This record gives sequence, structure tokens and C-alpha cells, in this order.
Amino acid sequence: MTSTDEHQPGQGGGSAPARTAAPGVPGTRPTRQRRAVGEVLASFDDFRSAQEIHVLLGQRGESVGLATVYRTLQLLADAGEVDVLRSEDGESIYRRCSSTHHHHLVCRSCGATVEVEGPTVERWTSAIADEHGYVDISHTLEIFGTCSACAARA
Amino acid sequence: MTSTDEHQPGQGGGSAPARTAAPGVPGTRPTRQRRAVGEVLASFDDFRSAQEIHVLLGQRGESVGLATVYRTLQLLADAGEVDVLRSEDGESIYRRCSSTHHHHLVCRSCGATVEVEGPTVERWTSAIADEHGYVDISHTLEIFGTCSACAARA
DNA sequence: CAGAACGGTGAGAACGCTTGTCAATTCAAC
DNA sequence: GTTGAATTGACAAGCGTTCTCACCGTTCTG
Ligand SMILES: [Mn+2]
Ligand SMILES: [Mn+2]
Ligand SMILES: [Zn+2]
Ligand SMILES: [Zn+2]
Repeated sequence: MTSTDEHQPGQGGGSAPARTAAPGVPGTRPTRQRRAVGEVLASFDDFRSAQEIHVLLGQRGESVGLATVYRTLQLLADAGEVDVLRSEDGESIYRRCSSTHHHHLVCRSCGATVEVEGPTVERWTSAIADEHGYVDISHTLEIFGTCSACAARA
Repeated sequence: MTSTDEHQPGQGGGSAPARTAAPGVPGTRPTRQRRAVGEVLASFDDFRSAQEIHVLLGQRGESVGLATVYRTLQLLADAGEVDVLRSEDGESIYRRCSSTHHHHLVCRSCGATVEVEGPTVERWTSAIADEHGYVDISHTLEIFGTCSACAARA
């Protein structure tokens, strides 16, 4: 979504490997809680709310505070490792995702999600923006529908 | 957005004209409050929150309860007479709009909005959906950028 | 022209998601 | 082991939106 193009500035070619992360940099510590959230995120393929994820964690026996779940998801979202959508009723919903720019085709009924992308829309949005003199463009695009499984069941 | 294709069922060819609305049909009474909301909606061209609209009403000397503002905006949205977006921070924002399917090109800085539409994206989204077996498709697409005025000022 | 029925209104309470607070804890570096 | 910053979690706000419910204004009925 955010087309931040930051690269990790080389953390100096010092001596100590320090595989984990640079010291003094918040948001990089691999704690039990963060690992647990990561694992739960790997366990589903559709979009889930922070509260649902919090419950899933409990069911796995990994107790993680709700505030920490929110904080961790926000970190991952900022890092571009999860996508965030706002559901119809205003909840933020999360899903681990590939790191390239893409959009979503979501089943309204069961939530089954397909990542989609293509140059066509990308070109169209830039063209439209150019045409109207807008610069520094970003866009959001989500497609909703009924997946074949749900359509068959109905 | 919602492609409801309802037509007013003929309200009977009785005697009394009753120009206003069918009886017993909620959401159709032209009250002072609803007129006032309609007028305020006509007074701006970008997206505003319900609370902002509520304040604008107060400034016009038209006192309308906040709950009524919400209810009225919801009615208008359902009727397709206003568009609703969710701002970055989760607020619903409203704007009167043309009744045809379209999308928005919004200035991140000043809110200046252009309605845009085109067969290209419409075709692309249906094609993608077809390709994955999804039916009964709808989609949301918003483009954000910096308008030429704001870009010049910066 | 009452009286009844019903849509509509508004003040405030309630709600649900999210974020802030802050003392306690954990971890990584010395 | 000591130390300081990062992290955590219980809980308390914060905030937009919806709900509740008594009251009001119109419209229908007789
Ligand atoms: Mn795109
Ligand atoms: Mn479209
Ligand atoms: Zn489905
Ligand atoms: Zn602008």
C-alpha cells in the first residue's frame, strides 16, 4: 500500500554478528508474543480482526495481551508484512501477504481471498491522475464477490 | 455502489395526489431536518464527516440532532444520493454525488475530489473475478494524490 | 374536527474497536 | 550480574456510531 522504498541501512560491518537486530531500535525484538502472532498469521489465509487473532492465540495456549496484538499487527503492517483492510463494519482486518503491490478479491460470504495484480489498473489510475494534474499517487482497490464454492452452496 | 435496481412501486392511481411520498413508507418524509442536511450537502464539494456536517448545520442556524444527521446520511447513502468513504482514521465521510457508478480521485492535502470512471477498470475487475470463478461482483477503488494547487504550494 | 397511528426527532446512554497509561518484566549489551 | 531501554499487559480512557425511549408533528380514520 504505502510505497515506502526504504532499505535497511547497512548495520556496519563490525565484528559481533548480532543476528537479531540493531540495539536501540524499537520494534525489532523477537519476543515470544511477536513470534506467536507471526505463527497465527501463518495459520489462516483470509482477513481476520485483531480480536479474532487474539482469541486464536489463546486457543493455541499462547497468552498475549490484546494491546500487544494490536501493537504487533501495526508493526507488521508498517513493515509491509501484513495487509490491512477495513471491513464493512469498520473493523481493521489483517492478513499476511506477499510484499509486492497487489489487490484483493474477497468472497463476501466465506472470506476466501485471492491476491490479484496487473498492469492494466495500475496504468489506468496513473493515467487518470495525470490527466487531472494529481501527483504522488496511491490507490486502493478491492474486489468483492461470491466464490464458486459459496455460489454452489447457495 | 450498491446496484439496487428498485423502482418505486406505483403508489396506486387513487384520487388524492399526495405529491410528497407514499404513506407508511419510512424514510420518505421531507422534514425540516432532512431538507437542511440536503442543503448543507449541496454547499461543499469534498468529503465531510457526519460530525462536521452537524457543525455546519449549527452554523446555518438549523439545529439538527447528531443522531438525525447520522440517520439522514444513512438514508441518502442507501438511496445512492451520497457517497460514503472511510477516511484513513476510520471516520465515515460523505459527499453528494452523481448517481452513476464512479470512483474518486482525492487530494490527500486539501480534499479536492474529482469523480472518475471508465470502462477499463470495470472490465478489468470483471475479468479478474471471472478468471477466479467469483460471481456477483462489486468493487471499491479510490485514488489518492496531491492536486496541482497543493503541489504548487509545497 | 377530534383521536389514533405512525414516522421522525433528540438527548443521552450504550457500544465496540482502538489507543493511551504506567508499573512490572524481559532482554541484550556491557 | 548489572543496567537501561524495549516490551508487555491490565485497565482506563477516547471516539465515532448506534441504540433507547419519551415526545412531537403529520397523516390517516371515523
Ligand atoms: Mn494497484
Ligand atoms: Mn468501478
Ligand atoms: Zn466463499
Ligand atoms: Zn489539494
